[in-house]
Amino acid sequence: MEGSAPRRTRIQQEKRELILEAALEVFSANGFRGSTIDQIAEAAGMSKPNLLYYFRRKEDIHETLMQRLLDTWLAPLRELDDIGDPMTELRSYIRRKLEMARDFPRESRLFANEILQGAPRIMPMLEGELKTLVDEKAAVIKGWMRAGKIARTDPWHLIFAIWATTQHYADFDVQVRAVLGADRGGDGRFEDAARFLEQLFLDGLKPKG
Amino acid sequence: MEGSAPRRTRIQQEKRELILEAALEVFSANGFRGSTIDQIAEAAGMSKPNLLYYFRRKEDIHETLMQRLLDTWLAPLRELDDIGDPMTELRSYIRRKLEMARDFPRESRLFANEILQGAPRIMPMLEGELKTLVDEKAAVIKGWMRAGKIARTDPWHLIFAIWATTQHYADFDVQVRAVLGADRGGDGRFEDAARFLEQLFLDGLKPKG
DNA sequence: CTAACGTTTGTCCAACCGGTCAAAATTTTG
DNA sequence: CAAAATTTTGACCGGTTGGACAAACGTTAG
Repeated sequence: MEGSAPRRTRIQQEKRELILEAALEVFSANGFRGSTIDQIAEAAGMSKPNLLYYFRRKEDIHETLMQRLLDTWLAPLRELDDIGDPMTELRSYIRRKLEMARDFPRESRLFANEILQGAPRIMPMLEGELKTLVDEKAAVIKGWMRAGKIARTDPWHLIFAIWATTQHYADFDVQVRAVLGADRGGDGRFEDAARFLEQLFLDGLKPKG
Repeated sequence: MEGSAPRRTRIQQEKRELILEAALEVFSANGFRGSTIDQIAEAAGMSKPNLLYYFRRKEDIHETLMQRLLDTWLAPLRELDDIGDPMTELRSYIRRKLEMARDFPRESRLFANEILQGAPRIMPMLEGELKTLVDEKAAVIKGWMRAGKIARTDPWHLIFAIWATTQHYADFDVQVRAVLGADRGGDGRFEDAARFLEQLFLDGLKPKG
């Protein structure tokens, strides 16, 4: 665990934010090893040694970024609640995840990059915190199934499918836009996606008489 | 376009294959910039200058790999056929894609890496060959919908959803295994996934009376 | 055998990269 | 203001990387 939180001046707080913002841009576009400190420093409008004054190692930036990411990234799933109508809960979960793909594509790509490379830096978190959370929510979904509120299926793979389909619009954005073309690949694509996903998941999950 | 295909000796053919196999392993695990020629050479069991005798630049290896990949990668979609029962066609498309995620995860990750970085080397192909193919198949699916064989929905986003959900099991494999845990994360996970995806897509697409 | 051709390797290089350091510039504090 | 603390920078360093190259080695055809 960490010691007491380091005391920070106003400038330190501001500059650290600036660096993290720049690093998110660079890391999400080039991956960890594909990014250089110089790139991040330039994107943050400062010199390399200056940047290294705020973060002593390249890895520290990545680590800080990743820690922050995970909290916000799993927030939608955390909100999936036992109380409330199952269909409504699932619909808003899907919608929230898709909104995150639309509004925070860099965060999504940063995460995808990390997982693609074998999740070397967040493996413990995947097997710990994440697994616990998913198991917990899978139990909630199982409860809904037992109660006949939604069709029976595998809750874990259902969650994977929601992750995959929504994050696809952030991670594979260039491909999506290329395939849809100029006319359909514009801003409306997220609304089309929302409509499609809602139909796919909710019709597919509707209880059978 | 390329000039006439270069004449190659038996050794050249064998060694080039060896290098491409090694490069697939390394590139898919570390990305292009994260991989070094030395790593690839070592994985191929030869010295770096020797490797550079067969491929003059690191990029040439990646390019060759990518060209080959795309052909096999799109084969399942190409097979999606107008003749034959729509539900059966879609079911076997989904199954084939999932089998590719299981049997060729490295290829999937190589592709994902490329797209994540903005597809700098295959953009023309996405906007050309790929878009044409998808538009063509989307038309086929639209035909099925008009004929009342499957429920009406957006064919392009349907294809995206199939890509996303199946490739997820290759690209996010570590996460899937971490979340499923030791017991359910074994070899059986692909069968569970197949069963789930079939239910998700085919029930969701079943025509409504 | 030997000349020609194909293959392999050791050595080298320039560019790049992560990170250090001391000194200079700036801001904060008394 | 002046001292102290913080912030910024230029110069530098050791290690790595992509790639060049010539010399050595192996193979094959005449």
